[in-house]
Amino acid sequence: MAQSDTVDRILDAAEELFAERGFAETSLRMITSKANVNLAAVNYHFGSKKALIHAVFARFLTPFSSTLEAAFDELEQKCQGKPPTLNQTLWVLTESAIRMPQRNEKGISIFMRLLGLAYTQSQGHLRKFLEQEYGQPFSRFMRLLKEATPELSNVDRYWRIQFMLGATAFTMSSSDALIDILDNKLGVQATVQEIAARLVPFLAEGMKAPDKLQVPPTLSGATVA
Amino acid sequence: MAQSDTVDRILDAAEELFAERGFAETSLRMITSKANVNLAAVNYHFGSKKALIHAVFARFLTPFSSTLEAAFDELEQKCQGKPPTLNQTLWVLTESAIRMPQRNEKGISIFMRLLGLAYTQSQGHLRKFLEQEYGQPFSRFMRLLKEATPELSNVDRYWRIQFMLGATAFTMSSSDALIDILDNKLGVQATVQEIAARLVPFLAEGMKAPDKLQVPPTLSGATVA
DNA sequence: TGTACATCAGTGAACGCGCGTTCACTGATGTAC
DNA sequence: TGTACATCAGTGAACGCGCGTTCACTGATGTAC
Repeated sequence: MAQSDTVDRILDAAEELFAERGFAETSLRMITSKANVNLAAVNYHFGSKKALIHAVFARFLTPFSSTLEAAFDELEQKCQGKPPTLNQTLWVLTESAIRMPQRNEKGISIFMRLLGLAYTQSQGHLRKFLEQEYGQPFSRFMRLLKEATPELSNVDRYWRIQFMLGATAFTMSSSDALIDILDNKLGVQATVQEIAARLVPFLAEGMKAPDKLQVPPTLSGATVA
Repeated sequence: MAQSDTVDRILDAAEELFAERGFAETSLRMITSKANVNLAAVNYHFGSKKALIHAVFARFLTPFSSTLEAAFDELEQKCQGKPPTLNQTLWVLTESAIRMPQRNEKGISIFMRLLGLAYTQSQGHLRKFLEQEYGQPFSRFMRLLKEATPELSNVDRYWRIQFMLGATAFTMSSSDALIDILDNKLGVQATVQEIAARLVPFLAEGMKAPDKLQVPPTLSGATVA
């Protein structure tokens, strides 16, 4: 074995197990035995389990955020001062994610699932780490969304962005399972790329929905029917 | 203390802690000390931690599924044979959730967060339990969705339902945090009811999006740009 | 070229800790005769 | 009415287990002189 692929083997195993089972439910013993590595090696190379989690995210988020910044640069340049449309912005994000160099065929779905977990499993330290390291491209995406939807109030936009994030993170993080279910139920094969292609129009339409709330009488009136 | 409110105190504490922290991250010791109850009481009354989780879900899902079935009955009766519209179906679900009798002001958001966790934190035993106990109203909801969107292909409908579930589960499961963030950033107070009122139009519009895929050249063409 | 030392990746075994669960037990209440 | 027994909610302490982490150690490689 080449000198110190131990670090990579640990990261590979951890990435896959975290994506499958979450952080708290994945023990260092599972990781090190999957990686064929000594238990103490994780603490030797990374210092702690928390630091390992950060390293797993950094390995794929650092190149991704470079790719994304470049894609945003290109988009803004192409638009020559005019703000990019909502569809353009969403597509740039989607394509950047899909085109990331993959370690294997499960790459995208692991990537998405980890992002979903980061969002969902409330590990305070992870949220802080991600905000600090990758807050910049995230803010830029938010700014583009804002410029693309000037007709929305800040509050409307805020909630709709949450809805978009939810639909994306959830669907993509279970994409493997959902593709299997679709195959079993309807006999149709699908790819992650195709899911993304269906997701974008759904999100864009939802985002553009009339901002007047259609509250039915029972909700706007008295609390008891 | 009246005879055996122990069971309810355990359920109250467990419900709140599970909603806050998830299942694996909540220990029986946390639950019993919050409930001011002996550690062994959980196993005495429920048998195991898994069974306690089931009991927490059953306590709010059983009345909810009755309410929902009744609301669907009423809706179908009102429509006299014609299938209810998408908006009607979504509103009936939303209202049934919002109108559930609440133990306290945090009731709805705990309820939503637990549902989100059930969907997200892959506890195999819980999924099986929920499918078995509450599969019927879920199937009925799916049938109504199908009848309300006859123009969609089965595959389109399948994916869009996943997108809706994702947006709902994610947003509602983090509703407390999102409400706090909104208050900090924009100084706007929001309620779970209001989130629901914003979510329904978003979902309905996304669901009705044109089913023609708008695939950009870079995705439909060669895999490398 | 040879020797002494330093560095570094990796190891095996143990550490203390918090976990879910178990078990023998208590004390109050109900029931049979 | 009194006594013996059964039932039941609840308890305190301990169980074994898997966890993340630590530590003294090894053996290979590099460096200084």
